[in-house]
Amino acid sequence: MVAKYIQVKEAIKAWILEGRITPGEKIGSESDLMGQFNVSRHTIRQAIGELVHEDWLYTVQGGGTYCKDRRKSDTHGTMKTKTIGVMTTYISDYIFPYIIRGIESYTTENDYSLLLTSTNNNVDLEKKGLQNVMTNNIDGLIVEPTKSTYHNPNLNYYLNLERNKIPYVMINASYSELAGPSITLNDEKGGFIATEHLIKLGYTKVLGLFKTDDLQGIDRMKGYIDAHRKHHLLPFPDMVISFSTEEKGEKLQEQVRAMLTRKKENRPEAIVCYNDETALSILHVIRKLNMKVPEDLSIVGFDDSHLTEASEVQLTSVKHPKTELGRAAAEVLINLIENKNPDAGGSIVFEPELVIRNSTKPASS
Amino acid sequence: MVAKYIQVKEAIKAWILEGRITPGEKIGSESDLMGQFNVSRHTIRQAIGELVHEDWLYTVQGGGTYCKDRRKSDTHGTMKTKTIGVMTTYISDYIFPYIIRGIESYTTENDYSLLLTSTNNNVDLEKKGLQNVMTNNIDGLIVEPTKSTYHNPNLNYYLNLERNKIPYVMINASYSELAGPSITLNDEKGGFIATEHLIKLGYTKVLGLFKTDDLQGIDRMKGYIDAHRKHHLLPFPDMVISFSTEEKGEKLQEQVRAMLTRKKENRPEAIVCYNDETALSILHVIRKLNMKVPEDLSIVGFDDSHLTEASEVQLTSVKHPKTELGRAAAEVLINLIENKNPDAGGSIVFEPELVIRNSTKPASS
DNA sequence: ATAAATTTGTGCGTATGTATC
DNA sequence: GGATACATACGCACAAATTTA
Repeated sequence: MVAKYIQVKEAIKAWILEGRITPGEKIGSESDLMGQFNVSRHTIRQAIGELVHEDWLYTVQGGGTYCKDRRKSDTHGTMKTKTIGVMTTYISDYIFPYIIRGIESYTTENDYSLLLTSTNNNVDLEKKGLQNVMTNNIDGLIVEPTKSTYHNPNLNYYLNLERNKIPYVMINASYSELAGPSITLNDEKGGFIATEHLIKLGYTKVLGLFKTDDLQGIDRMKGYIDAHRKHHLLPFPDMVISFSTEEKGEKLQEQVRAMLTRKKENRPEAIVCYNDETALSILHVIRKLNMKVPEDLSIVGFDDSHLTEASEVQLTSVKHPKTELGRAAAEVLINLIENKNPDAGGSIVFEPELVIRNSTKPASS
Repeated sequence: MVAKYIQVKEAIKAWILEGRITPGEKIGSESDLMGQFNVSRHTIRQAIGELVHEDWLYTVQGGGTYCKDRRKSDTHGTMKTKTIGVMTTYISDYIFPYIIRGIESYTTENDYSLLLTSTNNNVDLEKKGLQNVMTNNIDGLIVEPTKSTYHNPNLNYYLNLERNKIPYVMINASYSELAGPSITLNDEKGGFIATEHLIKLGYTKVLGLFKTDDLQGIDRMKGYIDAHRKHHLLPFPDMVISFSTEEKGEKLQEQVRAMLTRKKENRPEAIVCYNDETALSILHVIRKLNMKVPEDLSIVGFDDSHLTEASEVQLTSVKHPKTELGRAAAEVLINLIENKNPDAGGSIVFEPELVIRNSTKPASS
């Protein structure tokens, strides 16, 4: 004698296998089924309960019971680990603790834990990190693209995430080849308002320093050029220096030192920096040359990090939403994981603001 | 309102994680559990049913319900996951990014990744975090004890880690009941040098503010008292305020405000703070009272965090090895995991240093 | 070795809460 | 707001397997 709930279970499973019920279609309500099989509600629930566990059905309270598309769910990898991976260029430096705080605030509220790895903006380390998070059975991934300007040799890993139905979101930048949502700052506008601020203060020779192996730097540079165009200025020759992560130290400092020791008519009067870290590094050069900020030179940073206040002169900087951005990324990702709002998976672009401190002053005409 | 069967389920899961029930051992019968939890049989069965599905238990009709050995059933069994858990009170605040940076630097060099959770210095969240890391099959755990002054209700979880041969190290403080190695700062000496600095500057009425739900605070307070004793001073009455994590905000500020508005002969001339965060909070009070640091009041912080430079007046503070400490903890733990140096598993105590900035000056006698 | 007691499995009835439509 | 549908929870009865006296 086979148990009644087993009979019910097999019958419903048969409906699905025969195609009488297709994925997404609603099966009858519990009371319907009670009538059809002439059993109690308890028995129906027991059958449905097991079918839900075995991934044939899913239920929506108040809604109904539906047939699940089993092809979508990998038979082995379906168990939720309640862990999301976070792979950023850095973890504990600069603005990253703030971004991670934002991620953390939302994930802990929702009982997820974080698996952290960093890439140091190096694609080999990114590969290692991707292998790591993928073997660790995570539910989703928040990733800051590494060297986003160039072709990424790890694209296959991301495509494999898609094949395995592991959702991911990108922050700060995105690989154009990938379809996942991204949570970013409008860097082009940021570069624009930083540059326009200096132009409006009366400067015409504005030096731009941009790290161009990340899209952020490319976009900020675009904004820098746009601001010049809008105000009918052409950037002076040599007035844009682009550098890579590997060159951001002494090499950049040397180039800037060379420009600042030119004779006055060729010397920059103001500098737009890729970020606050760059600005601080340049402030060291300026100090060694016995020049003063903002008296001899106005300078604008980017990201509004804690560095703006760590230096002697407080940096005018473009605000980066850091914590807010991290939280938004976590929110979008968890929505994707739990499939609550299918349309909540869109990209978000934050708008930048300029925070004026005392590293900039009007040009002394 | 959490469903009863969920509560029962979590309680039974906790038994297993705490080691109160070991693999193969029988749990109480359904009627036993009905009595223990004071719920109906249906509810017990619902809880057990899910735990069976999730592979925590198995049942034998007529026999009973038993705890399953999850290691064997897991395909990755005893295989190293190359993941270590990190459970600190906070993740992205204050000095923790620096500690985590240190941990991270060593772990990534050795191809480990980090599973992060935070406890907010709350034992319930600590329990959740412990359950989390234990179900995630980690190779080892770095933990900052929560509320280390008090008896810890989660001791069983740590003991179960030992039973399962999962090594762990404690940082910043340690539970005296546990045998694992700890990587700490000599907080007593730190409190001593901070206080002695003020005494040597000529102050006799030195207020001490210490958070005493963590051992760090207790030890720092000990150092504060020792410094007085060594210089044949008695701490003035009321000159030590101890507070808990929950009281660190307005309540503490109110108490200090009351002391600072006393008449001059009873008013403190200098303050030793539990940490820089406390110092900053007190600086707000001082500013509102229109008093000046260090002219009217000298103040010493603790941890030498970035906050020392964020405030208007740069804080004299006791140096905390942050990054170095994190790295050392990771090193000890990985040594334990890989069993390279059986004798490398010892505790480490870092010695503090005083960093003198301009929040302290000699007493104007 | 057998019967009784215990323990899990199946099944029904009922009531109330809560989300969806 | 009301109807519908799933979620939680209590109670009872009997069956089947195991343990124990």
